[in-house]
Amino acid sequence: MSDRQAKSSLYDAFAAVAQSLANGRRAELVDVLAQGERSVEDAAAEIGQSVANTSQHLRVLARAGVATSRRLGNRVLYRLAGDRVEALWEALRAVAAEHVAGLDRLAADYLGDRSDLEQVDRQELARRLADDDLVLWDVRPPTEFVAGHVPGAVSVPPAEIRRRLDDVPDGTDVVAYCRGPFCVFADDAVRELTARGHRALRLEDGFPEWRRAGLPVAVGE
Amino acid sequence: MSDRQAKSSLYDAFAAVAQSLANGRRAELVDVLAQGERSVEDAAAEIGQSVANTSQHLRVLARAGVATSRRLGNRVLYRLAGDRVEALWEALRAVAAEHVAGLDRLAADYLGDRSDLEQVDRQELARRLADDDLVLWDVRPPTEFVAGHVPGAVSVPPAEIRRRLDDVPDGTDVVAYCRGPFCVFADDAVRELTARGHRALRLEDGFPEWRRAGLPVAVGE
DNA sequence: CACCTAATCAATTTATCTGTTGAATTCTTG
DNA sequence: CAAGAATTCAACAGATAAATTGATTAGGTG
Repeated sequence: MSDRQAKSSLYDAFAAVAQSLANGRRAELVDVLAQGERSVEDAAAEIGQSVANTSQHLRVLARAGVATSRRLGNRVLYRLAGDRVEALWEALRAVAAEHVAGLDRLAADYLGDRSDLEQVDRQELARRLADDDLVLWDVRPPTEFVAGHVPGAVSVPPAEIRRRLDDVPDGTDVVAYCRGPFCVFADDAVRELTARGHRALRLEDGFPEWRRAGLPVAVGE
Repeated sequence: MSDRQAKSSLYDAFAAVAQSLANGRRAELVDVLAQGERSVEDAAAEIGQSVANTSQHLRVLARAGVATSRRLGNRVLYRLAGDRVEALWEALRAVAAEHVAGLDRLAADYLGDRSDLEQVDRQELARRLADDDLVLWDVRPPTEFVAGHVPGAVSVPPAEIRRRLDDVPDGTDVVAYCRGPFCVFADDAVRELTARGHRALRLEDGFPEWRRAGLPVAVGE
């Protein structure tokens, strides 16, 4: 085989990994799988596609090495292949956020105006957690909370935000986090809390980024 | 616009960035541009494609926000849009290297057997450079060396490796680096040096990764 | 073993991507 | 301003990808 051919094949292989992420629905799937294992059916519900279509997309991710699957009884569970995949997904979002013209507009269309949302980064949150002067809300579905959360966080599933507003003592700051920087749950919580007169902040990114940064993680209830 | 539509559009935008990398020739172009600005013609020569085709690929990269272009006299120069793009490219290679079955085989077809090549990582090289007990070869084209190199490195263009073998004093280790982990130049140098009886090592990755890690960089001759 | 559920496969239509060719632009130089 | 070089554009043919539909496989359960 010629050098040129060998080089082409090698770079085609790199490109194949990118290709597996080069579809909006698969990108959503990666974002979902970053939260933990999912069955095909659950994944399909998350991205609002048919099971057949979702299955095909998941197969594509698996074929590219980005996801792996295992059978558990009746179902097949998919997960991301490793931390490097999460890092890749994070890098991809970062490039888009910085260099894609109009991404801020698309994000605003989906997330609403964030200019009035106070944000806090991982380091700052870790520091303030040590001082213990805040309430930390994990605004994700309970299964994801159980699979792993920031120590000290309380689980407030998205649907329960309103019911839990009064649990927060007056004068205490609340930090909310969810799945990642483009997840709406924490935004909703912060808006509701702010409207109720609390000072509320959003963690800049989400739980997967916290975990990947090597910060402490609690598992279970 | 519905929430579902807005979310789709946002993730389609992420996917569009991946799409721009989802072609082997464009992946090669990113690898080349990570070394510095290139004219369309030079870039075409590097990837062995026609100028028209290369121009189109570069336009795709630019449209996706991954590259930018500027006119300089007669020519149009392309460069990567920023460090985050390099980080993305690095993350992509890392995922491929770890999770793509058969990548090692493709790499071996292009690079040859690396099992007998000693490698050294950035930290180790930085430490040993401080001790000043080695010769450091920058095995890239001279323009790339001038644009930036590891302080203390001498420029040994790929075509001159053989001529420079005798410059190395006996008993002194040589470290060679080039464009990145999948670049052949440093491998060639290490093999030639080893055959000549020197102890030679390859830097695990290349100059762009060194620079991106925040390590010191020298510019010019 | 029949029946049910979850997931995958196969086939189809529509849309997009690749590389090629030749023409059109844009800038520099004489 | 004419000529030339570098780049981009436009149009095309062949290949590949996406979502849908319907059939099939694999694993549990009565």
